[in-house]
Amino acid sequence: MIDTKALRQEQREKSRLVIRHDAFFASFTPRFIAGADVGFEKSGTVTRAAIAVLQYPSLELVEYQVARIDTVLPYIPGLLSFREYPALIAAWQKLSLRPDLVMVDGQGIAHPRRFGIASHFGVLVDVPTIGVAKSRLCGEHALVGEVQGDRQPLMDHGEQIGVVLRSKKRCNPLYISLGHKISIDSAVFWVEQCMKGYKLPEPTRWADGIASNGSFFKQTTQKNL
DNA sequence: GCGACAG
DNA sequence: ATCTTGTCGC
Repeated sequence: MIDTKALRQEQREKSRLVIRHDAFFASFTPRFIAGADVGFEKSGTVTRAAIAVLQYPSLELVEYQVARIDTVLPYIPGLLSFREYPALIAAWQKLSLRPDLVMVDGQGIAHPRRFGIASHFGVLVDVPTIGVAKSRLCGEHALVGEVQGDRQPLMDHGEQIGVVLRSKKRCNPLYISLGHKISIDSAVFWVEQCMKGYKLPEPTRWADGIASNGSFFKQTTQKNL
């Protein structure tokens, strides 16, 4: 049986290690920004993680790695990170480059115990991370405007835990939250700097394509690798 | 007790 | 997350 009680307690303890301010980007520009995503195969028995590294500001793909491992845990709301971080770590260790910033598919501190996958991964590998989720896990927010760029703070018990951003017109908004070693304002800023007219920022879009769509490569004109 | 619930 | 092409709407 899964000791969910212990896992939640571990999240509460490790969440104290999350650094909620800019630790590296206050005064300079990142050179490599990565996107990370996780998918499943074989009826969910195999977990596949993909990390795509883009050069900034060109936003061109310079490297990507994929790792597959046996699935270690089923999906349990609030405990997603324990299910996905092992594969992410495996893909991370395959990289020859060291990204300056990583955008992770999922929540950062916009989590019941302020320790979503983006924060968990960021703390484990000690790298600045941003949580870029496609839906809400917790918190409340006012309706977001329809115009691209419109946003609303994501609040939980009087505390701002993220920003709900309309990254593209007629698309559901993105839930942005700080993962580790970055402020919420910088997190949103960098996500917007990586936008190219799609719902998802380029790093996440590439990781998504690599982790899920095999047709993503064929249809996307790109050099390298 | 009931509803919500990242991927 | 995953099963999956074409199709409706702006």
